[in-house]
Amino acid sequence: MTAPISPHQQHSNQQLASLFDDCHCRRLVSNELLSYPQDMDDCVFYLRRGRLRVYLCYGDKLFTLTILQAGDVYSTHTRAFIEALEPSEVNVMDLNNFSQRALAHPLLTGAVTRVLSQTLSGCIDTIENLAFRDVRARLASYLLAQVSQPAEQPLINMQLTTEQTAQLIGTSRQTLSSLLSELQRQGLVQKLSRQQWRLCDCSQLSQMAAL
Amino acid sequence: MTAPISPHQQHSNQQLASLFDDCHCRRLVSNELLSYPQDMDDCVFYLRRGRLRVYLCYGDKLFTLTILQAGDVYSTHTRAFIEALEPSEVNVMDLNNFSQRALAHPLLTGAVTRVLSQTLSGCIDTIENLAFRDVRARLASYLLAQVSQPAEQPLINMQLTTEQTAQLIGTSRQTLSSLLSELQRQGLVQKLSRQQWRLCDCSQLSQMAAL
DNA sequence: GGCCTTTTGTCAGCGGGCTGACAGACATCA
DNA sequence: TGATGTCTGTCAGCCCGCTGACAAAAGGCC
Repeated sequence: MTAPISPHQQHSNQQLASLFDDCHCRRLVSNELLSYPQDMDDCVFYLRRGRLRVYLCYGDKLFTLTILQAGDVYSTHTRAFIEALEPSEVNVMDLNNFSQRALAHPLLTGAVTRVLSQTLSGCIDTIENLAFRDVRARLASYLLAQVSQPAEQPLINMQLTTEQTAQLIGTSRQTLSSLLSELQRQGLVQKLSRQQWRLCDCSQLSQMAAL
Repeated sequence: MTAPISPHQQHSNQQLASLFDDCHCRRLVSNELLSYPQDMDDCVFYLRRGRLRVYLCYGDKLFTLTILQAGDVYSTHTRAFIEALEPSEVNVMDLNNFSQRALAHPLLTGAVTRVLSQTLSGCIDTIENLAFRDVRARLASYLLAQVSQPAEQPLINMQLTTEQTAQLIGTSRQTLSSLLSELQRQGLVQKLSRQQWRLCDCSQLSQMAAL
């Protein structure tokens, strides 16, 4: 029932990845755009290395749909910007090209479908979050979703700045900052450094995330 | 740049529809559920007659993703409830079955992809609306999207109750109601009956929708 | 070490939108 | 025709979260 924000996509994408072996590998530096809404040639790509941020823009506001990790497959045909958060490498393939290849390998016909489904599922998570839950709940969700190794008091890596995190959970930098302070005062989390935080009371965080 | 709420899906779905000709036709009465989140068998279906509402639930809150019209093709594998707003008829096909048929007709391989893309696009519209725009802008958008025949002062059919409309644009019944009153006082819209409204100043409504 | 930029914490003020409550309008049916 | 249930309009009260402003802290770079 929990709907973690931007769950890292399950990658049973091993087979998919092989499809990209022989195609153009593009390198991106930090903050470089891979694609933008007006960009009309739809592509499917495989993120070989680095981290990409997929976001919507509206005036001077920005909302991040998801953060892609190495190993993820995604398509550019959503009405979003895709930007490198750090130096990255992607294998890009034109959508038509991709479809034809997939036809040749019938087992892979479902590949595009799978990517789309994952994306869709992520979007619905996002809608649930925005429509039903307040910032506090979304933050708790996010913190719990960052846990990579389960533990009594797990450590997490905050790889984004406060501003970027705010854009991901749909709030302002200030609100997020004061909320994090509050959580520290309550002893639910502990800041070890800018990047490293400890979650001191996961059960209470879960409860906070639940509603 | 406008992102109308729940745009009625373009149906170049004529070919698609023919795929469903020979399969089970299910009749639904008003308020009957076609599927719900726990329902595990994924289906693709064609709405032959009637109107369906696709919505998310969370506690006692409800958010409508889209309203399906006769002629639309959709799939149940989203984490949503699908309910008949009025007596309806759907042709339902198991997803595996559907995929196999699509394989046999290579031209239709993209059918599932297209449906998923449309759905995804609608979800992103919704996210934009929730993340960036206030209730006033969403309402203006919605009103403009209801116009079927362009005119200086077009008439629109509000086929939903205030409550249902509120759930569609993501607000409360009360807020929507008072907002509609305000628009009337400003002379932007005119209520002819519960169902029929006239949009008196589309350009100003567009402006209101823009930001 | 010192300078400059980016990031973070904090506060006051305000407003959008939710809630609960109630009355009026409308529909349906006996 | 009246009785009952549903839908709609409206108001007061409240709180979440946004904005703008400023200071403190942390990082880069020479």
